Amino acid sequence: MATLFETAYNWEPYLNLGTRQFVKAKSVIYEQGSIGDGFYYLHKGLVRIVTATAKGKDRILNIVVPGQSLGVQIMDQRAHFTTAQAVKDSVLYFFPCDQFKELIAKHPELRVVFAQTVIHKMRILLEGINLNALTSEQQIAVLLLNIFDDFKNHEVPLTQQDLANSTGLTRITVYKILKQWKKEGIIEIQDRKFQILMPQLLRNLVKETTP
Amino acid sequence: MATLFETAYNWEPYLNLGTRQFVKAKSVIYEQGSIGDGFYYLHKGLVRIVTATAKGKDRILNIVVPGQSLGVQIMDQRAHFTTAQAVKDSVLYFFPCDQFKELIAKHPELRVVFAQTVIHKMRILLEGINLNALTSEQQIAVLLLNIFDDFKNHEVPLTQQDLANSTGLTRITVYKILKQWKKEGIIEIQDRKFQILMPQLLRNLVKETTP
DNA sequence: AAACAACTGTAGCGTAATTAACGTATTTCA
DNA sequence: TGAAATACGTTAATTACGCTACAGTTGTTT
Repeated sequence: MATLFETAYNWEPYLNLGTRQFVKAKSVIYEQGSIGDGFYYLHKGLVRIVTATAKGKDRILNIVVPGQSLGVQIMDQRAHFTTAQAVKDSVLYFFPCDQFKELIAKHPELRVVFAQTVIHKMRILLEGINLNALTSEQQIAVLLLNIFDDFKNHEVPLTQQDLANSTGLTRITVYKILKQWKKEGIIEIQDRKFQILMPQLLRNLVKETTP
Repeated sequence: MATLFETAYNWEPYLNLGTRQFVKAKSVIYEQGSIGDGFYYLHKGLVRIVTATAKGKDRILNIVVPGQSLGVQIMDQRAHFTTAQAVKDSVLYFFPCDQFKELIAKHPELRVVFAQTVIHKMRILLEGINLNALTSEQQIAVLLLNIFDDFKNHEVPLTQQDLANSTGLTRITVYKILKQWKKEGIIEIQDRKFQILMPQLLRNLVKETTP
């Protein structure tokens, strides 16, 4: 996936209409294949959206940061096609489907917010597809750039394996690219946390279109 | 993309509320980057949804068959992130955004239909992502199987290049796989049209999960 | 009917990326 | 606090796939 992270849509005024839930790090919020009966809004914490590809390998589609919602696709009353997993201890607000209908009746402006949310998810998925047209180096570059755009002050708990799972590459490939970049001084790694020293170089990597 | 084709959702009762449009084969219905002011329902014909990846290469995301809608993502009032291109002469119904709001006010059940439509598009995109986890052979297999599921009686105007553009593979790779399958008697090609003789073999190709 | 464009058939080569394998460091948790 | 589980570093071997190139076919345009 590409834009791992999305901009928030304004759900805050309606939070009191949902039910608050606390989940522990690593626990599953909803699982691919299960039929849920509502969607969630992430208030605090961090949630990872993954999908099981054929071959069992998980693929990270999206990292949800506070202010965003997850599981909206359940509104069509079919099984979830992704799994949501808390990365940190998180606080969520849950909105059941049927209750949401009433909500919309009372607050028609929510319809727009909801539509935007869903469509934004579509954009994220599409970027995930477009990512595959790039070289592996470019894929990681796009990924890192997006991460640092969205996580400015947050801590980013992405391992090499996570980067691999976000792109469909192998950990070894990710490692090699990172190593190279470290040598070139583009990035810095300390305590297994990334820092981009020269983002412009990464951007150049991506921009170099058809020569 | 994977499920090139989606199931129809019931827009028919509302067609008289849109404006009918006729478009010629190969003409563009809406273009990536442009800002439209409504979405379309395909009544007759065939439409191809493509996206321009970095590097200009087009990628086919979806083939829209009659009974389905396209361009729904414009409802968030931002630029289209795909291009829709008529494959055959087609008949569409156009629903402008603002008018659609009134529509929904009058026919609240449309909200559900609309949500289902959008979420279905999400599923298609996700399948496109999942496709990348497979070998090239498996990708083509999935693709062909989907095509023949959805186009039972329709004519399928997919060239080798189209298959390549649907998966991100090169035409040469597609050709090699097809050649191999022809040799094995799995498929038959006549007049540049496909026929799957032994779909089960294709399904096996895909099913062979983690050994 | 000629000219042009788009699609298919085929080969060979190079390489980027996957797989396999293994040791070290660092968290996690019982 | 010690064992187990994860994550990282590194190398070497294998291969799938892309790229290039060109010739033959079918389809479209004028």
